[in-house]
Amino acid sequence: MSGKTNSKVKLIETAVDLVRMSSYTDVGVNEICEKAGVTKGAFYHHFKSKAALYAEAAAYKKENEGKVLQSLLSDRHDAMKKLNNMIGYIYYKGFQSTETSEQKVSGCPFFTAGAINSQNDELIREASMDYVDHEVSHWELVITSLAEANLIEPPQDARQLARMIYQYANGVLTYSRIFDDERTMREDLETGIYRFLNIKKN
Amino acid sequence: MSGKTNSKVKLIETAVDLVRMSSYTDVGVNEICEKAGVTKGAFYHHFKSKAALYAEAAAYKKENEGKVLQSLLSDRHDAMKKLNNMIGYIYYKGFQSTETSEQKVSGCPFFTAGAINSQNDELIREASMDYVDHEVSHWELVITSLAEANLIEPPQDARQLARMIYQYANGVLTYSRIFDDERTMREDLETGIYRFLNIKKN
DNA sequence: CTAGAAAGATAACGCTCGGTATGTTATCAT
DNA sequence: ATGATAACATACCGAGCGTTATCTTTCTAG
Repeated sequence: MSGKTNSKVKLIETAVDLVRMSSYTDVGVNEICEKAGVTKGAFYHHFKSKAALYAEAAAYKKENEGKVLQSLLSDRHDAMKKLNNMIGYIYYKGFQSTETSEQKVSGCPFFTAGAINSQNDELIREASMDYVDHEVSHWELVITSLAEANLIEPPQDARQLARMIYQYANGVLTYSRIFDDERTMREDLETGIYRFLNIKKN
Repeated sequence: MSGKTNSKVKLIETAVDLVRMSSYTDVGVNEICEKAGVTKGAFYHHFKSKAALYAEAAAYKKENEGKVLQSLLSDRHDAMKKLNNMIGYIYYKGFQSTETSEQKVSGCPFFTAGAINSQNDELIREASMDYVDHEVSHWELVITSLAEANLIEPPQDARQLARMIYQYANGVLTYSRIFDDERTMREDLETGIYRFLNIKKN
């Protein structure tokens, strides 16, 4: 609970925060080190490159967020609660205040950075794909729950539907980021997903 | 039809192509000039900065694509044809082969770059917002056409529905770019939009 | 034909970037 | 205690960035 926090973790979390608010290319190694209170020597001791940090960060966040989602989507909750937890979690992630910035709308750093850099760096692309796949799987779980509870028409292709909702959610985040509009984000996110699933709001 | 083509236009079109395939930050002024066959002196004669080029490019493309869309969405076509033209146009733009790159999935450069850079450069943010608004308006037109033809339930808020579909489409493009998967893009794009609008395919 | 401006070319500038080389300090098994 | 290794610190590098200054060419109005 003290300064004993591994500086590697500190670097990862700082980097993710910064990239979330800005972008992979616009956030430099120097900046990450400064904000993390760590020197460059330490950085390159832990990571062989900036891209390597990104890849490790994706895996790290996948793991961590996976635990949170596992609880949010556990069978303690009914299907409807799972859906709303998922939506709430996206909203929470997309409109998070961080240590390094005031509250602004921000997209998923791995989705965004993956798209930007996928043409250049295969390491980044793979890390992003892995992260994204994981997120889609969570949506798939929500969808099958809803279908089992007869709240939605049983989908022909649950994976595709999950993917489409994930795509939509990220589209909303990106849009809201451009317009810096948290209200649109909140409304469109929920309304759109409900519409996609064809559920009435209670 | 000869080399008389304004080099300003050449710069804009080259820049848009490059940014489409890569990203705003990753495409440099040098690269743009080289690929356009124009020197840096000419570049900075026409544009006071890279961001200014971007802004002019957004306005230029908005104008040009506006003309194309005006024809694709004219009342010569019935509502269903308008919808399919719109979807086809997105697909065409998102999977375009350019002079500077082999055929790959690419998102809308203004949507993408706007999100990336909106926190830094107000000029870019405004240009992106303007471009995006214009695109949403086209979707709004399609939606009202569909509603008038009784092909969809009359929406409470046509603008919101248009915005959501636009958000979805860009989410699909971004996703398909990461996975470099043209097939997913084509399928999810059409399937998702039809699902969103709640229309049966024919 | 000429003056002036628009258009283009060339070279350089200051700065920041990701990355490295080489140092010093802490940790820990033997 | 000691040797080895992990952890961190400092200083620096070459390359590329966006931008500017300065010069030459091309065009065009009068």
